[in-house]
Amino acid sequence: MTGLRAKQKADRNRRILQAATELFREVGYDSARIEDIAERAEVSVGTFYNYYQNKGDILVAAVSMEVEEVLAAGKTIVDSPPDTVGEALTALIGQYYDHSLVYLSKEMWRTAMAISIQQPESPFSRHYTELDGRLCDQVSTLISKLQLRSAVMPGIDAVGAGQMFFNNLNMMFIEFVKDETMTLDALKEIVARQNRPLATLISSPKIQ
Amino acid sequence: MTGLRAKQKADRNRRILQAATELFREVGYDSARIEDIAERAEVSVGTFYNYYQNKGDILVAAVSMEVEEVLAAGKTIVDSPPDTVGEALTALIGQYYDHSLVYLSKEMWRTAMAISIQQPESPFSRHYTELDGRLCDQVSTLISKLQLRSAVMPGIDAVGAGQMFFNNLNMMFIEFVKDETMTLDALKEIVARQNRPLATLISSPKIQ
DNA sequence: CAAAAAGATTGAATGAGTTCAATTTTTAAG
DNA sequence: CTTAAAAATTGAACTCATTCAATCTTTTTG
Repeated sequence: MTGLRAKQKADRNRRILQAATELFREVGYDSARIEDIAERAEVSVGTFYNYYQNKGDILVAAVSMEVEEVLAAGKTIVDSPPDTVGEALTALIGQYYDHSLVYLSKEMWRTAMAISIQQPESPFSRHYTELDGRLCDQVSTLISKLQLRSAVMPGIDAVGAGQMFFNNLNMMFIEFVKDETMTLDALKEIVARQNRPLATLISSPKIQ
Repeated sequence: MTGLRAKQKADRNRRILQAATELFREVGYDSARIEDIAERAEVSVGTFYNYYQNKGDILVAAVSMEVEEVLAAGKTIVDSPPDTVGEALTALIGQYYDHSLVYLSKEMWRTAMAISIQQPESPFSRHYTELDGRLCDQVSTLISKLQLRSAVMPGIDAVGAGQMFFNNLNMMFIEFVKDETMTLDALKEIVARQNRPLATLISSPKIQ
């Protein structure tokens, strides 16, 4: 009556996700075999596939957890942002980027992004895409908020501008994970330069 | 002495690339087996791997040919662009987008992009990335040119702005190929809206 | 509590990409 | 022209991701 079955299910799901995340970190995505993940999680290979549609799904699940944290961290900045567009963007984007490598390697990001592009209809890819949309909304919300405070000129399409900032930071993050030699600081510097024209131009003169 | 070996090699390479491109278009990337590609190209499976490191490489090779064409088409617009930033961007981006589905399916794009992210060090992925860089340069060049003509205000970082336009159109193209229901027109409309704030603000007042 | 139904697990079998030692073909040397 | 060296080709064997029919466990019904 306690739902033994449901309990077992949740527990197995947790064990599989943890085993996979550990193995991906330890040996990399490609070298981690389903057989090994299943063994560490103390289930059979067949059971693994009962919980996740394929190998990629479980990686995207791990990445999704990470993005959830990034979203929560970003919320604190959007809730009480710095006064100027430049500072606010630097703070939010820095928050995103700094958080990105805490739990995941560049290789894990690359694989997750590749999967979300290649199999956009799989459940976890949908979830990943949805999280991306929420990140984008967060940036747009930041710009809209600054507009309400008169830090952004009236008449500007805050949502359109926000989407552009997001697409830019997202695209550059892809470049970042593609290049093993690129540092977080280099990434931030490039994005800051790219953002500057738009950030400056939409700012209200007195606040510039 | 005529280099029989070199000739045979070039011929086999051409046959393999053509066989693969045909098969990808006919049955899709996943359903095209290396065995089938090799058979159509009249070589063995082993020989296929002598010419391409893996299945993805040959798709990226096909896509790269396509991007070369897009670059050439874009050049005609950059060489003599429309007068305003808005019109010039619309023309160039329209050129890019319209060309994208002539030879390749959304599925082929998705797979190629996924590979170029996941295995950035493979020879053809490097090439694809380099082509992306040239597309980005093309957009930046367009903005710089308009600045020389005084259609863009002096003092604006034309390269930074150009990179932002490019990253935005590229990111939205990814969204486009991820969504089978999205049309080219819808894509263009969204990107136009996103570009508008920056495009308007960097334009010289008299030309707006 | 017994038995049937529903839900999960299992691991051997399948299939496709990839490798590599043996073989064949081309080129260079004598 | 012969022969050794270099370069390419070949396909059977290998590795994994994935599937599915048989089996086991939990829940529900009577």
